[in-house]
Amino acid sequence: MERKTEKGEMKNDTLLEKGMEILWSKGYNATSINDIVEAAGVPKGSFYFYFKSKEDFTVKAIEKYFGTMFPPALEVLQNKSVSPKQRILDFYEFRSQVLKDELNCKMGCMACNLASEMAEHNEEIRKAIEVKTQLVNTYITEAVEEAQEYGEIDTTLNAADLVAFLEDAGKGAMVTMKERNSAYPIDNFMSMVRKLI
Amino acid sequence: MERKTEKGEMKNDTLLEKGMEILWSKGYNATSINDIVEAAGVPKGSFYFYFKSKEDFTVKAIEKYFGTMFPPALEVLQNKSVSPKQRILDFYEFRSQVLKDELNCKMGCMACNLASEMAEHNEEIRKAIEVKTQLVNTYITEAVEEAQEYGEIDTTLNAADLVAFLEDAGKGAMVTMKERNSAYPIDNFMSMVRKLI
DNA sequence: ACCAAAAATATGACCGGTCGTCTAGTAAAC
DNA sequence: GTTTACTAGACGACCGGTCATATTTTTGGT
Repeated sequence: MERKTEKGEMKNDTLLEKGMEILWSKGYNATSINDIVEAAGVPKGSFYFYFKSKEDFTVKAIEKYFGTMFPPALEVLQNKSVSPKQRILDFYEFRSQVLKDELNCKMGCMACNLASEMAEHNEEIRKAIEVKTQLVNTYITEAVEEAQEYGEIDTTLNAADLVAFLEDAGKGAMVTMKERNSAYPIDNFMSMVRKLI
Repeated sequence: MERKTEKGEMKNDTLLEKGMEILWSKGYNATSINDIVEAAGVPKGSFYFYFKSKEDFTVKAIEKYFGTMFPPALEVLQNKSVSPKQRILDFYEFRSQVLKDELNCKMGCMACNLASEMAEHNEEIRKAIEVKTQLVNTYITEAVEEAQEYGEIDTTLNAADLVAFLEDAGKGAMVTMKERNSAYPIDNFMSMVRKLI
């Protein structure tokens, strides 16, 4: 891919960007190659010049998703001018705001959507998601461990287990948000997180 | 449907039963009508005699899912020979065991899978799921309220909010179970529930 | 009880369309 | 001119759904 022209690089990026939005909204099986190329304004035949397959595209879209969506939240999580516990709360608040304000309580999390739909049917996609979410959990766990050292969070709770639980709760809240077509599950999640940690 | 023959009733049931398993495993868009009729051993044209459309089938499968999967758990939840808090714990334990032992940590929850995949794209399916999960949450909330009256559960926590949070956490744990191909998220959920209530 | 006709139930071939992928051909770069 | 990059449209498979026809069940008469 490093030998592509500048024009090709742009097409590749546009396909990924526009295609990722559709994949995020509709899921894997309801997203056709035609949907993607139409959204990107790229000829259909070109798709296979840039990506080996629909699966290859999806794996790359997952990488792009985490590369785009997570760094701003990570900045909040690693803002050392704030206490560790507050950083964690700010982190979840930040993500809640994105869900509510930027995504209008729709779409949820692309990785969760794809995991739910595809994890048992496509190993490459499952692995691509697992690698990234494990990494996210590691970052959050570090912050929780710091908060425990500061005495801000109960040390009888294993940090990694607590984070896994909270991340699962966040995932579930996003599914319910779609099911209820409501921000309540997200707000309820935030409210509970404040009470629990 | 009340005018069907006995043979027809059996075919209808077989389509629903076998089709529900496939829908549960593969999701809506990856399940074709042909998948369903093949699994049920019913001719394809007959499918449309029994169901108006793929969507109609899915709505009925959702009803069957809750009608089949929930009553046994509800029995556990409403077992008055046990204290309310213990009933709730037994209830979640029961559902965890089903996930791990009967479903081998696969498939998760059909309703969650479908909600994640379809809620934003098909209103009939979304509503069918919402009605049922609201009902489930109501039952659990009643048990939590009883436990609060017995002083078993902290009354500063709103029962419905607590239940919504726990149910979301369970949903997320099932997604992560599929993503990790592991029972850890389910076990972690149970462990956290015991600590939180 | 039996039978023919009517009504109800069931079905298989077909429909028009979409799907992911491929490749001969064209365009762009060097 | 040669090499590399890109693409239009064809391919075979599959999709949800239709409906004329086939089959089964019910009804009513004897």
